[in-house]
Amino acid sequence: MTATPAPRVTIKDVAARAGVSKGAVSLAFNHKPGLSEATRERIFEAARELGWAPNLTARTLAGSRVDVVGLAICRPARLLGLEPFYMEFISGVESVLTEHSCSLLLRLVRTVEEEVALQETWWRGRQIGGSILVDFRTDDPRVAAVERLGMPVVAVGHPSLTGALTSVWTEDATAVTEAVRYLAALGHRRIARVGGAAALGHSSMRTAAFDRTARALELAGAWQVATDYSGEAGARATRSLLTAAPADRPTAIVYDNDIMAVAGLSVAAEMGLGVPDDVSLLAWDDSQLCRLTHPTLSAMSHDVHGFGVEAARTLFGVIMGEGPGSHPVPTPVLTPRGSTAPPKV
Amino acid sequence: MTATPAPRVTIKDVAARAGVSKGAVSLAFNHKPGLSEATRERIFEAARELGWAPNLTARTLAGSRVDVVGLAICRPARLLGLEPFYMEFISGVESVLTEHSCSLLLRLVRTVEEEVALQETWWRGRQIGGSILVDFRTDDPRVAAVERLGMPVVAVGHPSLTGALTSVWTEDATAVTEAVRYLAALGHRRIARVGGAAALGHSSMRTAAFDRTARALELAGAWQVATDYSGEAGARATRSLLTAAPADRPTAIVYDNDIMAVAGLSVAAEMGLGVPDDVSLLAWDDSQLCRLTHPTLSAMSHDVHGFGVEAARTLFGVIMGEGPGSHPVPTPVLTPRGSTAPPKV
DNA sequence: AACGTTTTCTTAACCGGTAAAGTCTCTATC
DNA sequence: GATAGAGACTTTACCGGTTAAGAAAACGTT
Repeated sequence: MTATPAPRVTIKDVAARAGVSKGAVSLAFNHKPGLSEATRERIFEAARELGWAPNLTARTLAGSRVDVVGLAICRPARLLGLEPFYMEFISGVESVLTEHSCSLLLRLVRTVEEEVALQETWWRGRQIGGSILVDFRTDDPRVAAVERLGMPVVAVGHPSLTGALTSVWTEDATAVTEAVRYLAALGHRRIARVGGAAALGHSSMRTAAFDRTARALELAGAWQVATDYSGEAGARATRSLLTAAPADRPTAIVYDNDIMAVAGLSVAAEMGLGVPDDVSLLAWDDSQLCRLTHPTLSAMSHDVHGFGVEAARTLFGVIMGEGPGSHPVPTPVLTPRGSTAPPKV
Repeated sequence: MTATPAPRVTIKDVAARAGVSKGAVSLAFNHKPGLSEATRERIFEAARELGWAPNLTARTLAGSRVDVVGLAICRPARLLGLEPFYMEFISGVESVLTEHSCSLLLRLVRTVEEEVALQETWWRGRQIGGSILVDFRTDDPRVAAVERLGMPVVAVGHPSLTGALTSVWTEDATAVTEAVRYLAALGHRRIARVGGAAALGHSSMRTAAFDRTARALELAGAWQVATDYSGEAGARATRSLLTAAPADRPTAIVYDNDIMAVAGLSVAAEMGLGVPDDVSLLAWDDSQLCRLTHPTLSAMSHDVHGFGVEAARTLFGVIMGEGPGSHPVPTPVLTPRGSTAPPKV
């Protein structure tokens, strides 16, 4: 990619027009002391006339601030578009960045290793002032890499996964337990969970919590399926869970996001099973989608937008030099709607 | 935001370690001729040992390529998270950028004017090599601004809105006409459209096309409602359309995106109206969502991911110096599913 | 009037690269 | 044996800002 020729106006032109030196223009534009009001005004006037604004690249190189933060997401591009979670999370991040006139550098990567390399390039190249790291896995290589680089980041994930990095996280295990307890309290004894990719740390934590709770409650049946979070995978998982004989199949299913829950809903309908009469469904994340289906979806609800806001705020804190910290955001809360009820039996 | 102190290794260190000059290192890393294989190898070795990678900021300033493209979206952050369209579009863009080791600089803005200022800052500051412009309105100020700057962009919008800019677009008017004709062919005489914001160019083009087609077909009733694309707005619009007496209300509704169609579906259910028996619904964009509802949603279907791919490819073309051009992508095609049928009457 | 302070502005070095022009060595040619 | 040309580097001048150090003018003091 080459730059196209364009008559760029630089600080020198402004200086010439205002009849001062480059340095003076720099002082004016950084609101630093050492200039009279008159010259200051003259400089701004000249800049306005020429339509000049400081070149951020040069400014960055010269060693001042960087007004970009990075976000690399390690999922296939196609799946990403379907996940309401990320877009909502990003919109929360953006709303904070915008306040700081800061932009988001976004990149999809294929592997964690690729992400490590990318973050290093970004940081070394002063492309970013810090990064938001997501989708932690157990023994995530980013923890060590980032510490080695001394790069400011916020880790979106449970502290047990993010090492000494400042983290923003939700208490997933508690939420899973609450979800299962709720279904059990309704009378369900055979409960399934359609989860995310096993490699993801938060997914495996949910898996463990589900197991623990199922044992503690002495459920008669407990299934877990790993998926890629897509609607298709959710549909497939639901179909295979529900094809068992009525006495052997789950009477309640918990999903790890809401797109899979919506898919599960239509699979139930297609199989002639009533929701919540024959099977109860419980979604996760609770985007607007859950209120748009029929029946409406009960869900473990949390404020994903607010999650993004908190992540961005925390990152700014780290960049400003705050020490490492742990920032839990509210645990998803159960929001019962039309898709959960006691089993008919 | 200030940079944290970190011992950065620069080209000078590598040069010293390899026992050559800065220039030689630069030649090696840009794969330019003029170095023996031996030195080249020695330089890479030194770089590897020191963990050095070229500083992109410096490289950019020195006047070579810029491996970032910009995308500013002018919608409230909260609404954005709910729109499957953008995330899917972005994922298409990303998939092309990734091939070129290029990142996306994303920013939400409040107004077009703010976007003009931002694009100018980005471009002047060499932050980006080009931009993808979306959400064109009539007499969009970006057209003139971008031409003045001589900045490479691809305009996602109908050529009638994007002036002389290279554009990537879908023939919305044709699609609207097809949608209405299809419903009319099914026997519907009272048809409504729940559209997007009136200020958006493509929305007003759809409005005009709907009007024209309604008149041409001499429909007995034709309504249009402008919304902000949110599910809530779609629900509200649907509710108000369907509260009229059975003989006066629409028997078919076309939506401008699929989230509103899903919302419409649940409003119909809540009002005790059968879909498609009492009212037919037709969605737009056709994300996975349309196949997950019950009944499944008929939709004007297009490949949004592919749309993003084409936009990114075209932008690379412009950056490489291709002249202005117009790149239509396939017109959305009607995909009948379970939500449309002849009116019961 | 001489002198120390401020205030205001200029100079010049630097950030970390790129690239055009220059230097030096080695080989081929007549 | 002088000359030219190619190959392998080095030098040096930017890119467009920031910033520490320096200089000139304005001011208050004694």
